[in-house]
Amino acid sequence: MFSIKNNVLHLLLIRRAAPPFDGCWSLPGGFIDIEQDSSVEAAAMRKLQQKTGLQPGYLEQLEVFSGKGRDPRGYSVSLAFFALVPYSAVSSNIATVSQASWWPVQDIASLQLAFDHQEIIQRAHHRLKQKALYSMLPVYCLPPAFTVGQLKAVIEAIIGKEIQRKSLMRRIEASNMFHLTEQKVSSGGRQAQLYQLKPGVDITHFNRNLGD
Amino acid sequence: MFSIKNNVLHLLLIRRAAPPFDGCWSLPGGFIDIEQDSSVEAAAMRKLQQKTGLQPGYLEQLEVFSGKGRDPRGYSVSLAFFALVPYSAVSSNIATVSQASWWPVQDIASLQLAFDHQEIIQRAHHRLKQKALYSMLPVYCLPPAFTVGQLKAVIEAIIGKEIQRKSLMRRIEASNMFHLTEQKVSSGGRQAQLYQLKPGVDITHFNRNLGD
DNA sequence: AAAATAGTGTCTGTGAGACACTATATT
DNA sequence: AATATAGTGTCTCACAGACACTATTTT
Repeated sequence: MFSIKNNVLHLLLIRRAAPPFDGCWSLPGGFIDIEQDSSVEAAAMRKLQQKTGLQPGYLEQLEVFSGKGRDPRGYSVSLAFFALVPYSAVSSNIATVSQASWWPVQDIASLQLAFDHQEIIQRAHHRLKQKALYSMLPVYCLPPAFTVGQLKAVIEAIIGKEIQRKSLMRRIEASNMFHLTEQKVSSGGRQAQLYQLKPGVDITHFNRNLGD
Repeated sequence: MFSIKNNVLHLLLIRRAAPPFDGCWSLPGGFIDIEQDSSVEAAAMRKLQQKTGLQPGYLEQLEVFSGKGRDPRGYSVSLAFFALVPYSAVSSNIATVSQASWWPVQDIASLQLAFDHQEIIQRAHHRLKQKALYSMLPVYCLPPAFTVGQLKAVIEAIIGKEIQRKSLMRRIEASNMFHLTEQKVSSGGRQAQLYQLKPGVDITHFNRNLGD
């Protein structure tokens, strides 16, 4: 589960409370319960709710990781997901769940994580980067109403590179995904227009990438 | 498993020989055997070899399909793959496997397929189309040495739209993935230059799509 | 010679990057 | 007034589309 905190891309890790890898940081996860999970997505949502106390606005299958080398207990098959959530939705909920915390994605590489979670995170980050280049997916890291400046900051945090405000405005216009609200918001200078997602729209995919 | 036959995109289906869906056409598949499959990819390759007699040059995880509605026997979790293979590699092998045959992708929608394979195929086709727009992936549908005309035909078959030969030549040049062979080949007009993949190169991804 | 396919030259169109410029807020 | 952030105008650049043109082969 990714989010943006202080204009830095963060990932939610939880500390394991049982062997194997007791005490290590790891991705939130668990097993499918065929009684209550109507699909693997439902299982992922249930586990996230249970382990982190929150439901992401976006959830997508990443990839299956499998084999006998990844869990000391033996052969395993795990389906990894990646999720996006606005950090504003987080603050209260997360406090109630002990041993869960947000880490800057850049700092994770030097941690000792459980299983092959280091590799899973790399893959997830890579996919998120790609999608940020050609789609509006990063809006799911923002609250329902947001400014162009916020969206720009989120995209830059994800792709690790500056983009032109102008390019982003062109895309916002062309995508037709958003409408202006009457509100404006202050941030130390001229007030910024608040946008929000039109209800029921799909995430636009562009046919060129940003940041060539 | 996709391939190109007579400049038309085809998919390999096999006829089921046991319930459920006895006699229906279906995707080749099977169960993981943790004794012999070191990973889910290995399992996919083994099942393809066993059910169709051939090994694709490209194999990629598509998506997990899950739930209790998709198999009358109860809850199931299936990982679908998509694969590309040159049709030239096929002709001999496939004859040895009864009840496997290539279908034009366009004709499949009207068939009665087993399980949710109709939906899986739609998703696979969609992903293949997208990748054909921004990458050189379609080369895996061609033999080791091929002409620009052949590659153009493959891409057009996949995306269902004509592209400019000029655009493709620009990409071939820019990708630096191929080298010319000394051979040329006849096809009813001026002889065409044969290209082949440089050994060990990665599939280039472009930052614009074809067919805007 | 005619037809077919291969390949090039070059113009247009689209949208990203760059960046100066205007607009409006806070201090 | 100075500064900070929001937003626009407009030029350049890269690359896809279009399409006429040349090149080389078969019939």
